[in-house]
Amino acid sequence: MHYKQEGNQIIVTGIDSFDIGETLESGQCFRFTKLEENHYRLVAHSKVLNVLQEGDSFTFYPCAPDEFESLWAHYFDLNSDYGEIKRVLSANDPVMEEAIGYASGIRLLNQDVWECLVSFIISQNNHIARIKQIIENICVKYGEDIGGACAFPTPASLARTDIDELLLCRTGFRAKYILDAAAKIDRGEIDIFGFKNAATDDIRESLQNIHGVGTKVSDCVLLFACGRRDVFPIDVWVKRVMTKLYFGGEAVTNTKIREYAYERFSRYAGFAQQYLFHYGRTGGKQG
DNA sequence: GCCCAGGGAATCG
DNA sequence: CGATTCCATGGG
Repeated sequence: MHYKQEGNQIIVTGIDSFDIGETLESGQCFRFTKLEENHYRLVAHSKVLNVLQEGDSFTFYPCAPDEFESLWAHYFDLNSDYGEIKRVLSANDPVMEEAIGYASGIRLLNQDVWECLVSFIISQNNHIARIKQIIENICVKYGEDIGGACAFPTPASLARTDIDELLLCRTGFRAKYILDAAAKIDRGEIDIFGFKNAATDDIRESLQNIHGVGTKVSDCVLLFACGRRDVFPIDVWVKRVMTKLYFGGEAVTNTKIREYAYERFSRYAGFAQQYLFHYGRTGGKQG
């Protein structure tokens, strides 16, 4: 990877296995808009960023070199070797080879823990289009104005509100879950900043002390915001595609799927999950 | 109008 | 551990 500065832009070349559309639209994050083909605007870590992809050239703007180095390169996981990851996962596995071939430019993001947690609390029993809308409602109502967009609100700002106000954002039955998460983090009962150096099982146990956070939501936070790429979240789509493509269509429990995935995909299970999720949900293979 | 969605809690076996 | 039911909401 190589990059240069041009005014308020950073031009990046020499990244393989990166597609901005596939990465943002693979269901791992929700605060982005498609401006045109291969051209997106996103909000993350209290900053607005535009990304334009032209061939193997990526323009990040507005963006300074230090910000690219310290924030966005890590956010988009640009320093990981996806060629190696895809080689290992594809070896002797035609199913995974097909899923990877469907969207070989997916990168697993490194998101903010708190935003990721609230986003996937909202995701439960919900559609992606509505998840995006509800999150946007919350940002507009409670988030700081960062110029052209609103930042994701802090735990303190959501801990301060009451359930009737939050329900106006159309969160439905998830409102009480969001408030419990905000309260426990704001009071320091759950130390999300300590997650960086904590054991995966300790993070999982800590998160599941929140009312409304179970296996799936905690696994998504571990994978998308704590960099635990060996974690394999199982939702309805992953269950569907795994059942069909790896279990011959016979009924199988999440416990069995998880055991199988950890055995087969090992330390790259999280990457495998994302390729399979996106392939299953949008690749027309969900029968 | 009906179905279902990147689930989880409560309850029962 | 596994199966069932309920939860708010609205896009398709």
